[in-house]
Amino acid sequence: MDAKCPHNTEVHCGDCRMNSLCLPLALQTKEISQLDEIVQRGRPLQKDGHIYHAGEEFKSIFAVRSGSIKSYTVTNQGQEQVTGFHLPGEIFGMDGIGHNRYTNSALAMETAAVCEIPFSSLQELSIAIPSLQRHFFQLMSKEITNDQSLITLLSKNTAEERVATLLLSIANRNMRRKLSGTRFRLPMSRADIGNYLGLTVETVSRVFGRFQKQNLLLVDKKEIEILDFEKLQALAN
Amino acid sequence: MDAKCPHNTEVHCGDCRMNSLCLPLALQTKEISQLDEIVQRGRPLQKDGHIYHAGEEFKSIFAVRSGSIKSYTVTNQGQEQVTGFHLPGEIFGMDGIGHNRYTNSALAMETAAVCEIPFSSLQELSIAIPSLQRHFFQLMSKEITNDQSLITLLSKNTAEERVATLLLSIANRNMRRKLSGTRFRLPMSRADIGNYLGLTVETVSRVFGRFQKQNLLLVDKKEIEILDFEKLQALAN
DNA sequence: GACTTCAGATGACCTATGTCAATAACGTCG
DNA sequence: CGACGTTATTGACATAGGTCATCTGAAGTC
Repeated sequence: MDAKCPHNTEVHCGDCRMNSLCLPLALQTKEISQLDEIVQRGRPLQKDGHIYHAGEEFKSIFAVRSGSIKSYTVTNQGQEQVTGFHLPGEIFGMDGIGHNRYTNSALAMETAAVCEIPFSSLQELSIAIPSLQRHFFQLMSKEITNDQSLITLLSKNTAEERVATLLLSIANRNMRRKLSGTRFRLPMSRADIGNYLGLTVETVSRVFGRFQKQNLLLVDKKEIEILDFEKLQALAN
Repeated sequence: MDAKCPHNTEVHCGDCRMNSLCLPLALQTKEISQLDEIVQRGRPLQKDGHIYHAGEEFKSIFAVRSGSIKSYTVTNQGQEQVTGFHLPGEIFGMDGIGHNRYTNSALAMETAAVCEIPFSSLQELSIAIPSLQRHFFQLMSKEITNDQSLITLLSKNTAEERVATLLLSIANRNMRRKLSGTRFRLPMSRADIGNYLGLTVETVSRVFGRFQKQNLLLVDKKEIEILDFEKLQALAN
């Protein structure tokens, strides 16, 4: 199936490079193939292509296969609020479960591919495979903890601390994928960073400037090199 | 059992005044009694008594039966961050699932009683009762959406908007419990409000002052009377 | 290859909220 | 009942970050 999809080289969860990130560790080979059957693979996306819009009926959660995804809501005053950045191996869309509608919109920040996991099938499978149920409870709980750290960040930290924290978060998530934790390309714009961190573009820009002057960072547009990981961690605390 | 607990007048979930809030609507009588068997009722708490501390092994989630509970984390710089206020009928403790440890601490802001629901039993029961599984997925998802609205509030709104939003949230939650939405007692201190909303005590105090001067509110210490619900909603937007 | 557009950087200035300090009101404990 | 600690209020002042305006360079695009 999906012969027209150029990204579709890895056809099964069992073969996917990301499976150690998005699947429960305890899953048996047999169970993986059960999960495999309900996953709709591929779904290639162009930059700025939407996966779903806020308000749409909730049907599936998604795993990032390649590229990067941004989740955001729109306030009733019409302002955008970025609620998350999702990198390969990460799951998103769980905000939709509560009211059977997505509360966020999700779009590709660059060319990307996602796996779609129909939630009703996942629920049924969770009854057959208890460790899968457990895994999804854990996944959602981690999302809660994540959101709560962001709350703390916004409520207690300065602009510099916020930016440092985001950079380290991306660095760590890259390392989990066996990529460099010190040299990488930011998939999002300065505006998205500012929006996510509750700052203006100007402030983000200035913080990058200061970090460069202090030789913590080397910034070339979206390319980042972290020169002093330790000091950055101290800042992020 | 638990003869020493003076709050223990309602002995079963089926009889509990809060059950329409903390149980899934679709649950059959038979299923309610199954759930009933795993719930450990009562647990009376004094003001400032802890239900659990951050870092402790996660065993159970909790439902508020009476009184009110505050969840908070402590940053590695030692500052407290209030992450939620829980009123009767509400569930808390789900942050612990992700890493098998509570990431928040929870304490009673006044004399309170909670029901303890051992998570392992709940997981097993969820396999037997699919609508219960669904209910818990929904509950956790709603927690995510809630946290995300707080993120938006902190990231985009002024002090007045934040305070107005919190007041309306409490008013609405009181109404869900068939209590007055316009006259109520705040269970938390100004410091807790400020901490939760990313503001200082002084700012919270000033906002209350301004709201009184504008005849939106009547404030007497912790007693609140909302005089102009509409205008407050317009502010909270 | 000039023209437009957009993302990012930088400077000057402004303001909402934080900080610090003083005071008042209340509860509690000897 | 008086003394003390805690919580809330209020004022004067400081500042981090927002706002607005300008400038630069890269990426399309006709």
